Amino acid sequence: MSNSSPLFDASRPFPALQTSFSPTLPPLLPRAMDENGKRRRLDSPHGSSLYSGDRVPRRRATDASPNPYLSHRRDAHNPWTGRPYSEAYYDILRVRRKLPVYDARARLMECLRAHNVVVLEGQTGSGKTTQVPQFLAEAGFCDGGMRIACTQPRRVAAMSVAKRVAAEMDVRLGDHVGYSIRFEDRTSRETKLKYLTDGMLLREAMKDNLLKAYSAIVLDEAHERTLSTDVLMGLLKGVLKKRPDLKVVVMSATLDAQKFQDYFDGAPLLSVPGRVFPVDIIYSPQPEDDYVDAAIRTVISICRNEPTGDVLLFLTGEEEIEESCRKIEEELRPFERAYGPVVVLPLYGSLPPDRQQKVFADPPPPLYHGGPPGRKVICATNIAETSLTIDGVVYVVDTGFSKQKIYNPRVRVESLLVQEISRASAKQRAGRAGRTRPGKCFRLYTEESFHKHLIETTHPEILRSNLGNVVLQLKTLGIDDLVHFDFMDPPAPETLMRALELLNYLGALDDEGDLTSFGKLMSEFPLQPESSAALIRSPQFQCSNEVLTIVAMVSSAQNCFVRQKKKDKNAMRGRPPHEQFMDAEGDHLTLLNVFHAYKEKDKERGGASQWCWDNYLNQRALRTAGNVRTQLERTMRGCNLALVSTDYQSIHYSSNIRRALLSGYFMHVAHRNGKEYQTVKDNQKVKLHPSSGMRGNPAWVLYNEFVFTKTQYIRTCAKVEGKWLVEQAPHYYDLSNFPGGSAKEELRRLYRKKAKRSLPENERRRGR
DNA sequence: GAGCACTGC
Repeated sequence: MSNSSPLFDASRPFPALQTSFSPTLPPLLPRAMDENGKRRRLDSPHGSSLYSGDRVPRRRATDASPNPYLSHRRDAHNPWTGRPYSEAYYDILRVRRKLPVYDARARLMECLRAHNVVVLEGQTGSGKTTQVPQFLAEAGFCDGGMRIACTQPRRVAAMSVAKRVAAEMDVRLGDHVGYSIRFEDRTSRETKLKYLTDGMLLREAMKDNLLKAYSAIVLDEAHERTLSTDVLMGLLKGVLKKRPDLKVVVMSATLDAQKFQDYFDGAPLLSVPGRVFPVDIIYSPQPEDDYVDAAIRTVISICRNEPTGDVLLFLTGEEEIEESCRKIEEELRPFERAYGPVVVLPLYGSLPPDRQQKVFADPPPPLYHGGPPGRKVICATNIAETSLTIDGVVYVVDTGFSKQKIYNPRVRVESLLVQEISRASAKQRAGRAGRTRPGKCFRLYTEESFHKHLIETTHPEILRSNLGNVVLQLKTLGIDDLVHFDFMDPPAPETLMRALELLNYLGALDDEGDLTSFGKLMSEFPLQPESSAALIRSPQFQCSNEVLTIVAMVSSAQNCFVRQKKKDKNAMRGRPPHEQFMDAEGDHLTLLNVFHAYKEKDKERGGASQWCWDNYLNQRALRTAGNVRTQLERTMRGCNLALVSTDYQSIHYSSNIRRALLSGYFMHVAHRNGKEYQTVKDNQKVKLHPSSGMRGNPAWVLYNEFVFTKTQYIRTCAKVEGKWLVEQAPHYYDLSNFPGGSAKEELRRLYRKKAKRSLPENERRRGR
């Protein structure tokens, strides 16, 4: 995997921002208040620390600072490596010293001396992500073989920041500074400062419940409130009670800092100035009927009336974005000579990386000498709100909507719905206009609705998700009492009940709610609980190799099938390119066929690129599935689970696989009632997704996913036999606890049949 | 016949 990132170029200095210190600091805390344990941590046995003993400076660190980690002297040696500093080190050091966060260093250490948790607020660009972990390292937190962790919600960030910090410390990436993300561990025994994704630290906590490897943990981007960050925060609160030596820095954008302080029992707050340039906010005078239409009009008006500068438009999804791009381009083309050339670019997650990269290119030059300069118009999803930062944007158009995940515990369905954004989100979007110079943000809603209608902050993910995996993780972490677990925002009791119920049916928790050995095994796998259960049981059905591939394919988010465009369809004369892979008995088997075919081609010289292209397959998705499969296979071996296959020629090949899948997915089954399908127990009316290649309208189908759009669909389906249900999951298909309907009648019949079969031969005869 | 905000292990 490449280390380069559009977000980050290690060869370029960070932009120098405001250098003045924020006046909003709390009064200085009494120094050396606490003599136990914490002192030891701050004192370096080598006396190398700037903050050791009584030499804690009250003034700002200056060039005369004795800190060997920050020496400006040309003859100085790098205390990490013992080697002389490189030229580049001094160049970077000059830039570092101008970062706003640099001035907060002494204050941060003062706070950490008296408190175990400190909240630090400052926007991206203040330098907190790169500097704060270094401050801790310089203060001696790495002594005695201890490490410092800094979490990030995203992999690219963990990677690129580690790369930058290694350059700043003048060490090789992977030596003293490293990162750890899924599929890639760039750390060594020497690593003192470790950047990792929040999910990765959670994984580590499952092995090392008290996180004993770390002396300090920095939670970055805590305001994003990812599932993993929320779980980590709750976990750390507990760990702190048992480890008074542990220090935690919670870093957040300048939103909600109070909430973090309250949650961590009045932790002190440090503020670092952030915002670079002012952004003018312009509201719509009246509510807009059609926000896409209004957005297109606004963009066109900016291009015709406003001075040069790139435009960023926030929409909700691929379809809207492609439509808007087309319309904006059409409308502006006739005016290019008058207003300058415009490049209109889409930006959303499922776009291939090379097309995403285009938003970072320079805007087009004037059409003719002395003509008006060109600009970029970027139509983006929420990806541009957090994940990708595009410099040069001066105008932001905010429709006020985004797609958000919602979980309905009553029907156990997660769905994506277009929703109004929060005020925090609107502020974040507006901020994207002020990164290089003063900007403007056009909000396509009224000022009144901004203040009265929008909620303060987006509901954290933990309130909008199915918590099956979270509960399994917490149980593995040794948390028995989930109801009283200290969540920053406690999920609905019903959501927790659903998760406990799911894990109980799967066999991960016993009836007392305690983790079983099967559940312990399940938690080893980075999969949905249903997939983990199916995978662990698959050796019993002689098909773990196959189920391994299927769960890898299903869990690697991206759809490997590329949709054909209309004109391609005409050229193909009707034969859909994916038909060759289709299995009439189940889409899971289709996925297996695709993967096998891909692997065959991948072995050949020249790889599978052309073949994927010709067959409308997404090579990146298949490669990811391959990586996931490798990781899962390693875990299987580590757990002593057999890797076995049924002969492809055997009549049991397909049924074994489908039975194995059912052993984890028995709660995802629909029954045919006349022409339509109904999910079992919940009795939701669903249709087979049109992409399904399954044929013959079987009475019972297992499905991977319930998709709720205009209609309710079940996607990735496989035929199962009714008798398997009563054989494999009688605890779930228990008629005394089953809502009425056609499925129940059918099950009753199957149970009677099963009972008869199990009677000895002579009794059965007598019974007749 | 129809769809995919965004992450992460």
